Amino acid sequence: MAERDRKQTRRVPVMLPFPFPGPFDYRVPADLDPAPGDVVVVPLNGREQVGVVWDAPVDRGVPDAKLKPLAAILDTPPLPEVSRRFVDWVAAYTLAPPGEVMAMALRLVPGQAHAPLSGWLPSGAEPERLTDARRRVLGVLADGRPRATPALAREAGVGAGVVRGMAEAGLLSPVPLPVAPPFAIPDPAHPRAPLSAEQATAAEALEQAVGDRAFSVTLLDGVTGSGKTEVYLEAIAECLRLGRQALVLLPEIALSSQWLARFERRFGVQPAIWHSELTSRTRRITWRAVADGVAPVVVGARSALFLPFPDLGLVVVDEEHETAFKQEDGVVYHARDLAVVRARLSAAPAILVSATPSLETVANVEAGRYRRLTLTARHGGAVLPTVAAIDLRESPPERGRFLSPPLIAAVRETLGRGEQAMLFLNRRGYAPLTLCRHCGHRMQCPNCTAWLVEHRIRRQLQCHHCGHAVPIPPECPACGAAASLTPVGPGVERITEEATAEFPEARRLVMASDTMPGPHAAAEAARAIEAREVDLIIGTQIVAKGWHFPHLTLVGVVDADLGLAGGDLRAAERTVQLLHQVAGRAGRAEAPGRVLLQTFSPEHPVMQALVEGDLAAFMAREAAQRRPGHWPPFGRLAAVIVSADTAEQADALARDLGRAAPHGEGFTVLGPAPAPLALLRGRHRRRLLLKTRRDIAVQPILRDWLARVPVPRGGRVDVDVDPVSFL
DNA sequence: AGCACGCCGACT
DNA sequence: GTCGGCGTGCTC
Repeated sequence: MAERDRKQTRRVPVMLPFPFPGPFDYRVPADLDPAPGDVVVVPLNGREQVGVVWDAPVDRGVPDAKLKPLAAILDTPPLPEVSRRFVDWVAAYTLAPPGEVMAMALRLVPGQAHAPLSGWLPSGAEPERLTDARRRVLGVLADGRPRATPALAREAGVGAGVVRGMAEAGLLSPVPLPVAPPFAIPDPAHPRAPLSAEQATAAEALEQAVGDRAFSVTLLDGVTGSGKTEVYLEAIAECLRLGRQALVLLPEIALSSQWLARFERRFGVQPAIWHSELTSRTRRITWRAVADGVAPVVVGARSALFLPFPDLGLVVVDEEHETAFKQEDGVVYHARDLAVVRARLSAAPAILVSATPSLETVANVEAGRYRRLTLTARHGGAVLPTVAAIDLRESPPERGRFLSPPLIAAVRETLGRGEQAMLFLNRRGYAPLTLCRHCGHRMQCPNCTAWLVEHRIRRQLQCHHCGHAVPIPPECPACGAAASLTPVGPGVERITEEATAEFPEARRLVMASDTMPGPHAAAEAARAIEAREVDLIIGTQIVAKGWHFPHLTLVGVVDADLGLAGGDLRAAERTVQLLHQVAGRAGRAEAPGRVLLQTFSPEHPVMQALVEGDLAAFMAREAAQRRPGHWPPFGRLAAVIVSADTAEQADALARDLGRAAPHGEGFTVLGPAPAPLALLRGRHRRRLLLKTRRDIAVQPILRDWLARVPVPRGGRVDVDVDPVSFL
């Protein structure tokens, strides 16, 4: 008997949204027939949890007696096979627990998201007596179309209580309700503006890639303002004609109002949108629509990669060089790289789009792994802006000021012509450092290795790493001197103050993440600029993001050297990309644009590349520097970040890791060293770096290494495969 | 991730 | 004598 029971025990692996090393097994009761991908409810440690049926069990070891029964299969679209393979891949690559990765695919939908969206149909049960209200309800349902409770009650002219009562009496049975897509279907045949010959050729190549229904990666590379978006929209059109789904990743969906307008111009309607600030209802509907295949196009932030597309036919990563694609907390991943993986799993093309492609992508092109399509001309005959450096040693600003005389003159001249000007400084707040003139004390964050940034408008000193904020003290906290605290260096607020003094008549707009909270503020700012309600734009890096401001003809970079400090592997590359993108906002229509870079080192290769507009040469030089040492993309990196409550604990754990560091051919371990942010959010941090040749995977080495080092309570070891930040 | 079990302080 | 601090161990 017992033996027969054991033979008959059917078990399924269930992936739970927790950091376990793998799925747990459950017993399948006779009345349930789960299939891989099904969203299920299972008992776990005395509670019910939602999980996903994973694939065939590989390794046993859990005795039947320990198995608990599957409680229910939810009426939710299953997590498709490709999504499960994607979760497995991401977990293996990032060394994150697979359950945590799956949680991103599932918990994208918070709350009771997996409760059925259900409606009612007559159960067929014969009531003994039918009240008038109940008769009307059945009358409404006579057309065979199910309705949700509120709609049904409204149409029948009864209260919701009547419907509920009928359900309880067994007169109605619940049926899953098809969700009306909250987005209309984009029309690939919608009339569109003609493409240039160059655009048309590129579009044709991309359409071909989509039509091949095979994995490929194409870099769509073209100067700022060349109309790359319009080109890849044609690839989306082809994808729509094939009936497959398309995903477009943007670095910051909150700033995408102009992108959405371009999409709507091409297809007549807006696409489905996915980002972290959607309401839970919209998320739930969108998640289902994607899973049901009725959302043909989704545009979203990096987390949209984990949506359950059953038939993805195209993935586009716009502004592929953007570091915003790197997710730094929780599961650490790079959305651009995962987009390529996601495309491969669906046998679909990926298109990486940028005017300033990352060295990673360029190297992949040169190695023949990716194709490249290049647009060389600005759209509509606009010309690229001229770029010149202002040598701050020769033309310094007045004492205590940050705008040099040549830049001020250029802005004045531009405004005088009735054109728009922009001042760019990638630093929020008023001043990055506050110093006591009396004793030299510097205002520092108590939780982080960082200065407090003055935000004069809010009368606060803020830490940009942990959110710590204090009112600006009236006297120095160290020596007690009154009115001795002095702001050092500029932020956009200070530049705004200076610009107000210089150009009092100009209508100013500050664009920074803290002055434009949310998509509406950004969309309104873009509208005001396009409508010429603004003369002078002062902004942080968000002004660099793909905006089309046709009346903007002058861009002034207040501190072009800013990103170069620190000796980060990618500092120069990132600076070139950011400044070139900012420069690209100028002169996008008839009037030519002009860009001025304030710098102390005009001879620096970064400034030279920008002035000469020769990014390719710069990237070649950058590649030549990284290749011999096997630095990315010519080798692989993984950062091992140690953190602990005290410096001693952090040092001890880092030392243990250092001593246990693996040795072998083709890889080295660097460190341990204090992290540049040695203290972050009150945690003490140390770093080690594993560097391997490109043909050696970091994961097995890391797995073996970390398994040999016990982590004491209070200590933590985080892994960042392919780090982009070295803080 | 929860949540229970488990040994050491200030209270009705 | 109890209520409760959160340290560590387990969950198929």
